[in-house]
Amino acid sequence: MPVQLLKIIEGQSETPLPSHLQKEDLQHLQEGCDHTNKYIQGIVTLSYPLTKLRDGTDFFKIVLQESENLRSQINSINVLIYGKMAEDCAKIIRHGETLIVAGFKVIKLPTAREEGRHDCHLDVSEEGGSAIYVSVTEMVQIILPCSSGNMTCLCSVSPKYVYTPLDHLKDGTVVNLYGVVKFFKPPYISKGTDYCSVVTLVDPSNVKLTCSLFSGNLDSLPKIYKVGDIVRFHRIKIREYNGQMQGITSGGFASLTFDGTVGAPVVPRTSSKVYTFMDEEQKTIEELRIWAASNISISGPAAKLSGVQPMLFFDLTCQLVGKAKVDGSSFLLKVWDGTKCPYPTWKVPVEAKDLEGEKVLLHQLRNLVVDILVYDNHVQLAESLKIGSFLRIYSIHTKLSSADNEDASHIEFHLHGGTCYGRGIGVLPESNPDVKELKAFLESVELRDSQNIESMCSMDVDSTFGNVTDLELHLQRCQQLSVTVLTDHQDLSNTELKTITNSTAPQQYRIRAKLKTYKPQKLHQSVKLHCSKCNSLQEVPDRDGFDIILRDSASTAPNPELHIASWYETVTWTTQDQNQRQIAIHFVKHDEMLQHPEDTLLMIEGGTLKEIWKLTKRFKCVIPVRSTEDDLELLDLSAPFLLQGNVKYYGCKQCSTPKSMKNLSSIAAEQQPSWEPTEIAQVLGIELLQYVFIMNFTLVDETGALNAYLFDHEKFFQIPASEILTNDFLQQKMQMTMNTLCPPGRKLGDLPWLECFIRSYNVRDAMKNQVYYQIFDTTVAEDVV
DNA sequence: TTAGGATTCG
Repeated sequence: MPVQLLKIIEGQSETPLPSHLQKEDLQHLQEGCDHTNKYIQGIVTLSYPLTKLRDGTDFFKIVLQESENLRSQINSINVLIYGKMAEDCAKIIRHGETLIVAGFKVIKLPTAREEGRHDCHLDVSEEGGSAIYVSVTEMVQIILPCSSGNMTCLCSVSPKYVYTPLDHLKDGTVVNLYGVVKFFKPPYISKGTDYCSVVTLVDPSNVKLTCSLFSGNLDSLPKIYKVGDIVRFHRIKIREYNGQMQGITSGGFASLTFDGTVGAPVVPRTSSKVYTFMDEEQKTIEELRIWAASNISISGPAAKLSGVQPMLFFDLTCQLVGKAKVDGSSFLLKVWDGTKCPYPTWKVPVEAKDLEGEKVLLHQLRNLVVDILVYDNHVQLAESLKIGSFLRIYSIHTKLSSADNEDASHIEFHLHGGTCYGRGIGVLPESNPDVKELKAFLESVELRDSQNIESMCSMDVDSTFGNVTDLELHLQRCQQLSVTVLTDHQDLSNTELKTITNSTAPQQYRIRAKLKTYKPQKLHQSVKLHCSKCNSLQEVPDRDGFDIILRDSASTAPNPELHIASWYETVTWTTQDQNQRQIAIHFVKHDEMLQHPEDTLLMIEGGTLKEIWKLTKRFKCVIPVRSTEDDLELLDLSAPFLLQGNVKYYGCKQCSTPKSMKNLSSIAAEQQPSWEPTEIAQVLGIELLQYVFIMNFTLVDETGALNAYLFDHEKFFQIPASEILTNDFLQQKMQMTMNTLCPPGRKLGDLPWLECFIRSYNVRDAMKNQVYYQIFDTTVAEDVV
């Protein structure tokens, strides 16, 4: 048999090779020499998929690396296998395995040589009298489904790793597993002799496993950069601790780490040059990514220095520009991320001689660099960091220093001792996508001349930290000038309110008045949905209604016939709970390809409120659907027909005529699908409802009073009505605006002036004619918002 | 051996 499996125990083959064969070094291999009795031994570092040549011959290409002369200039060679042997080898050869090739032909082709690779290749085929011996080590054999020592049996079974789901772990076993990182502590120096990293994994069985990983070599611990990363552990030992399973490194532990983002390239991060990784494993990663997308909470985009708030913990991705010894238990890191912290930041006093880093750069960037003081166990790691490297510092504490001295208060950055909440420092490689983005940004900042930075910084400080006198002036200004401004018709002169109420409608006026009161006082109640076609107004449905509709639609199982379509790709799974709920997600393709999550529109069947909400965090658009016999369709229009970011989009029940979901494919076929809600609504036959603020302002001047309506999408408050319900910050901002327009507890004389444009109009019913007033072409003044 | 997730002295 030309392809044989050899059982190798402790480096020795159980079955000896034919005695006439002698080992040859790659270095001594030459075209034209006689290699009849020679063999080449090496590790498979690369293999290509089995293909067929034009004449129908099977063809399989691998790269073999000499395990011994690794340091020599030439340590690997291409091996081209033809015919039946190609087919056999493709079945059983895996990365990392040791291979012996005998009876080969040495061929030299005038192609560009790769570094370290021999400029000849080996031609191998049964017809050419070649033989290949694949070694199966004892370790691999243990986990073979068929662990018999019988060679013939082994020959028919490809060595394969078995992965244990997290709900099937047993005390005292050594297993291989996959998991999504739910929590991690970046490697730190333990109290023993090794580095330690603690990692908590979850998988679709919804069971958690916390692993304590130790290694004297930092590189052999998994390279996890964020929650949501996916890991593959080989040979991790399972033990029971406090009634729960825990993982711990054992001999031969190895790991691969993958970006957990759906659609990102499946490239393992590993220190190991040799690892097995095949199509099947790629599929596992992709499935886990999709599962994680709706089951793992990923913290939002990492904080920037420009977005820090006092009294919180955050992770910072940054570049190290300086470092200095402070004392025995603390160490200073000077870092920047290209943005400016909105608060004055503290500068830790250090001796100039202790400061490491480029002085000129530190001076140029002095307004953008912040000092981070790291303590205790982090000191040793911090000392070893290289200036210029990219870091992610986890769980930095921002502390507002008490302003009990004369200095203005400032913000301090501490990395406290200990590793709670994953507190620590990680070095990111330049290949990391976040680092690439940061680098590009830092370069753009450096390009601006330093004068620009100077003026930008001083301006920021002045506007953020005005003194008390400024504040008083600001208040006075509010009382004299208008807190609202007209966006048009400035040439008109003011009309007194009494004149307006005594005139006939319809007319338009410019007024100067004070806001005595407004309704509703609970501002969130001012948000309604408006149909521009039938002019109807309705309340924004609450989440309970949506939940009921989702539960109702989840009782219909997804129709498998709809899972194969040219314009989307479907993924399905069943929940592990007692309900055994079936979920199907249809990812709409563009140019027959899946897009990046942030550009992707997906349709989901069987999802819960929470799952849908999580998907909206990752994907551009989410449309809840259900299966019919021959198509997908929208749910009841009391539910949002589209979710994008924080916004739920609704359709008018009266004016919409839902069309087939297939119409979405016309948008998907556009050159760059923008997935605008208006466009989606249009192709789906939905009359899109607009979010509006509806308020009633009671306006007064010296002559009288009138009630005017405000009907505003975004222009008046400069806040989109669509986002106010889901954004606390915007709600606060709107409340503050109203407090400026109509300060609570103030006498009429002390209220600020509003300049508004209003129109009067008639509303007639059977009984009488009534005049209404509406505010328009008016906005809140820039210094009020 | 080390850690065994679950913030803050500085």
